[in-house]
Amino acid sequence: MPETVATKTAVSKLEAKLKDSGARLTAPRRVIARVLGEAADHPDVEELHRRAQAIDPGISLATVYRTMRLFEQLGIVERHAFSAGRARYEHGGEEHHDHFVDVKSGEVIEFHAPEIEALQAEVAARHGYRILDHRLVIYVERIEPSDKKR
Amino acid sequence: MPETVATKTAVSKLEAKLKDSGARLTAPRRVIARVLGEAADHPDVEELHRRAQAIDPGISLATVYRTMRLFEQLGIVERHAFSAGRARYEHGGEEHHDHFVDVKSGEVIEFHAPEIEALQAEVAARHGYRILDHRLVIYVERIEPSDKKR
DNA sequence: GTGGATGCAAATAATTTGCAGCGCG
DNA sequence: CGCGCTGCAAATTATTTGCATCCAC
Repeated sequence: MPETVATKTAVSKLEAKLKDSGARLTAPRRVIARVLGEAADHPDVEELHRRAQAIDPGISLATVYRTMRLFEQLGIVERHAFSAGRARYEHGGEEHHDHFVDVKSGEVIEFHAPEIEALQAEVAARHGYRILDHRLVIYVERIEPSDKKR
Repeated sequence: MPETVATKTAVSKLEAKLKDSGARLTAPRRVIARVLGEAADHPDVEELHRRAQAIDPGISLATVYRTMRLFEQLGIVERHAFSAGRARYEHGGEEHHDHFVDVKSGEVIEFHAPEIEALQAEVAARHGYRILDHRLVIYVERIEPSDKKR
C-alpha cells in the first residue's frame, strides 16, 4: 500500500471522527494528521512540531500539544511513556500491538501477540475485571549469534 | 509475615545495596526506606514526602527526589507512569508482578501471571530478543454481577 | 577530617492556559 | 458571522541542580 493511500485513508478517518465530535477540521490539524500518518516511528511532541513546521512553518508548539490531546481523546492516537521525559505518540486505530524497547539502541519495535492478549483477558476475568485497554512494554536486548550471556 | 519483619528485612537489604554501591546510609534514606517498606500502595513523590515528613519533618522534597532516583538505580524501587503527571513508586525486589488500573476508581491492583511472562519470553525470542524487563498495565473496570456491558 | 548527602531556593523541562485575533462551518 | 481554533507568551507542574553546610564513614 503506497503512502499516499494510507495517508488519505487516515485523513478521511480523521475527518469523520472530528465531525462526530463537533470539532473543526483546520489546517494545522490536517498537517499534524498527515505527519502522524506518514510517521513510521513514535515521535514526541517536539519532533511532531518539527515535522509539522516543515510543512507549515506557522504551526505552534501549543497547537501540537492541544491537537495531540484532542486526537488522544478521539482515539486517533495513543500516548506512550516509554521512558521518562517527553511522551511519544503513534497513530492508533489499526490493530492493536505492543512494543519492544531495545535498551541499547533506544529503538522501539512493534509486535503482535494475540496469545498474550487472550491470556490477559483470562487473568483479568479471574480477578473480576473486564479489560478496557492495556499497555505492554518489553525492554530487551538483541541476542547476538555469538553471545555469551552478557 | 508481620510488618515489622518485612520492614526490617527491607532495611537490611537496603543497607547491603547501599554499601555495595558506596553510598551512605543516612537518616533521610532510612526514613524513606521505612516509608516504602510500609507502603501497601503506589505513592508518588509528594505522598512519599508527606509520609517521610510525618516521621522526620526536616526531610526535603529534593531529597525524596534524589533518593528515589538512587533507589531506582540500585533496583530498590520501581518507577511507574500509570497515568500522566507524577511518577509513582513501589518497593521492588520481591517477586515480579504487573498491575491492573481500575479506570473508574483509579485504584492500582497488583497481580501475578507467570503464564503471561512465559509467553512474553517466547515471543521476544521469536523476534531475536532477550527480555531485560517489562511493564504490563491493564486498564480495567469491575464486572458487576448484574452488569449489562456498560 | 573530608567527600558525599542534605536543605533551600533558583533553574529546567514538559505541558497547559489566557487572551486577542482569525477562519471553518 | 459566531464560536471554536490558533499563536504567542506567561503560567503551571514535575523534576533537577548549585551551593553552603552538615554528618556518616
